[in-house]
Amino acid sequence: MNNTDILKQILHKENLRYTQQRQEVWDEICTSDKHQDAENIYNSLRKRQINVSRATVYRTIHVLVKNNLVRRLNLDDGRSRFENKIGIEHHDHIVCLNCRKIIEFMDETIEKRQTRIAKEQGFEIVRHVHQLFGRCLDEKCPNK
Amino acid sequence: MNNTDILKQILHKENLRYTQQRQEVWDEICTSDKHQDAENIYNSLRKRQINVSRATVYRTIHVLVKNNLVRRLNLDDGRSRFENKIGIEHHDHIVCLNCRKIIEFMDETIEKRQTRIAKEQGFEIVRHVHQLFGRCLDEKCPNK
DNA sequence: ACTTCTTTGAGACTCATTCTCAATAGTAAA
DNA sequence: TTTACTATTGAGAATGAGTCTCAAAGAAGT
Repeated sequence: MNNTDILKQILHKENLRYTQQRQEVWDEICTSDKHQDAENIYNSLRKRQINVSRATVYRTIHVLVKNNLVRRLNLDDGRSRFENKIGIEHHDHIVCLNCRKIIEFMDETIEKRQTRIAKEQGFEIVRHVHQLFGRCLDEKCPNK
Repeated sequence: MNNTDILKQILHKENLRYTQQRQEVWDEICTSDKHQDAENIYNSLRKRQINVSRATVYRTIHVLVKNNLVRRLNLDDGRSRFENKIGIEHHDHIVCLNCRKIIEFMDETIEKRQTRIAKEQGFEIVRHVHQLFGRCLDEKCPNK
């Protein structure tokens, strides 16, 4: 099933109509660089001559997030970032405080442990946030 | 060293003056319920007849956070929460999505693993965020 | 095409947080 | 123990991400 069909399916499930704008927002999140914020998505679409408003970008993102097509990331910098979840393995993020480079990581042991810890405390985890903020050793990074 | 001395020390280091307002904000964070937001802190002080403005609350919190007297928590609900770090062991948080109850946890294995993972990716961790969001089994929780 | 109901866009609005700037208050030196 | 120098404060304006409103435009079934 391609991205268009996936979108049509969830819009149908939610009793929402399939529109040009919704398709374009979803396309932008699927095909562009990862971890874009809403303003970025809006600007990219406008640059490609696509008629869409900020309100529609935000409204569409809500639907996509609610239906697990998109993940919302809060990287403590005041705006949400979004990444496609379709066909992507679960992962968490390492962020460079200097150059804002984002690396993904995933550790089965940590995943299992956090589930067990939550259970011991009488919680059933719905989602989690695990982010490591630090400094990278990248040549291009304005580190030090 | 008591809380007042700790505050005086960091204010001195930062070339800032010791003021009534700064002491009161720090006291409020130290002695009150954990995980208060700025508005809460402001209201608590006003209720105690203490002259302070929102601006000063925010400004003071910045200094405290910068100097590791206070930790800023971002629980994805649009405002920051603050907790005293002095004399408190490091921990992360489990949050109930229904009743917003907050439980602290700490796991040595996870701590070590995340440090190693970051190092393998060429990062030196400065701080991390690890939050588990879910549903608790508390009697009083409006769960289900 | 016609009807019905949803979606859209422009801009007003919200709300946490930050900024501005004139008045106030620490603090060191006299 | 007042002076002089700065830093701090408070009130409210400004900011900025995100949400809401409502009239006009657009899906979708008939």
